[in-house]
Amino acid sequence: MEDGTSPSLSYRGDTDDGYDVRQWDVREDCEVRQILDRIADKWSLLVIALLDQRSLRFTELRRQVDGISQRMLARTLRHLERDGLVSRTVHPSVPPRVDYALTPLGATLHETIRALVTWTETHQQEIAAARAAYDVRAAAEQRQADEEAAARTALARAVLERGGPGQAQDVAGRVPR
Amino acid sequence: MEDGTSPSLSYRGDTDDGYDVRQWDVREDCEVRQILDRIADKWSLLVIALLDQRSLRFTELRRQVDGISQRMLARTLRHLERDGLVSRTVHPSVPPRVDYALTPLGATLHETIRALVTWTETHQQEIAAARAAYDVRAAAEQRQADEEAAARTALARAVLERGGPGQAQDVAGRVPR
DNA sequence: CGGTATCCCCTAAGATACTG
DNA sequence: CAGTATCTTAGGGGATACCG
Repeated sequence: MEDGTSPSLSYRGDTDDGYDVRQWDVREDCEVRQILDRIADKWSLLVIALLDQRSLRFTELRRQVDGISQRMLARTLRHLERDGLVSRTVHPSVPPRVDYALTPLGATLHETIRALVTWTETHQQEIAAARAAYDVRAAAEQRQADEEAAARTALARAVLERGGPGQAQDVAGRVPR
Repeated sequence: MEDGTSPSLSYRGDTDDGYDVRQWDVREDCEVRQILDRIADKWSLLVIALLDQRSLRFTELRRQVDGISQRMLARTLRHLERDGLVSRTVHPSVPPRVDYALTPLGATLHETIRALVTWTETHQQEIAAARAAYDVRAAAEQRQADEEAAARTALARAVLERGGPGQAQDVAGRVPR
C-alpha cells in the first residue's frame, strides 16, 4: 500500500502564555502541511508546469521530465489525481492511451506557484550573494578555530616538555582564550 | 560536513522537436529548484512564519515548533541564515543568548508564501472532496477486481473438476474478460 | 503502452551524548 | 543556553521484472 499520507505530525505547542502568535501556523499540521509537501515534492512541480501547456500522455511526461523513474511518475500522477489537480483520461484503444491534464483547480495552483517561482528568480542574485558571504565568513571562522586549536596543542606540548605549567607563562600569553 | 546542497539533479530533457514548451522549467535544476526545496522543507516554513511576528531565541523556537529536534532546528536555521533569509545575533552574555530574526529578504518571502497558504486554505474543501471521491472510486475498482479474480478462480476450479475446458461453457459466460 | 510488484540501497532525520 | 558529534533507523526513490 505504501500509504501516501504522513501520520499527522502535530506540532501543537500549547503554550499557555495567552500570546497568540501564529495565524495560520497552528493549522498547518492538518491540511496545509500536506498540500505544501505535495507541491514541494521533487517531481510534482515539474509535472504541473508541463501539463499547464497541454495535456500529455504517460510516456510523453516520462520523456519530458527525464530523470524521473516510471515508479515515481506513476506515484506523482496518482497523488495529483487524488488531490483533484490532474485528470486522467483513458482512451480504450490499442495500444492503450492515457492522457493527463491539469484540472481547473490545478491551473489555479499553477498560477500561485508561479508567484513563488517569480520571487525566486527575482531574488536569485541576493541569495547567491548571501550564500557567498556566509561561506566566506564560515571559512574564516574555521581557519580561526584551527589556529587556536593548533596554539593550544603547542602549549600543551610545551608544558609537557618543560615539566610544569609554571614554565609556560611566556607562550601562554600568545594563546587565545 | 554533510554537504547541504544536492548534486544538481539535472533533468534536461533535450527534446529536439523545436517546440519550446516549458518557460521556467528548464532552469529549475540550477537555482529555483534549490530555493524551492529550501522553502518547501518541512520546518523552514514554520520557522519563517514564527519569526515574522518577532525575533526569537533558539530555545523559544524549539518550544514553539514543538516536534522539531535540536539537530533539525540548528540545521534549518543555518540554511536560512546562509540564504540570507534569517539573521543570527549573538549577545555575549552568560548564559549565552542568540536571537534569530527575519531579514527584509525573508520578510518578502514570507509575503509570497502567504499567497500559497491562502490558496491552500481556499481550496481545502475541494481537495478534501477530490480525495474522498478518488478513494471511493479506487475502493470500487478494487472490489470489482477482487470479484473478477474470484470468478476466474471459480472457473479454473470448475474446469479442473470436470476434466476439460469444453465442459465450462456455461460458467464462462458469467466471467468477465 | 501504461502501469504494478519487488528488491534494495542510501540518505535524511530522530535520539542520545557531549562541549563551550 | 546554544549548539556540535555520533550512532541508528525508516522510508524515499532507483533498478528490475512482470501483467493487461
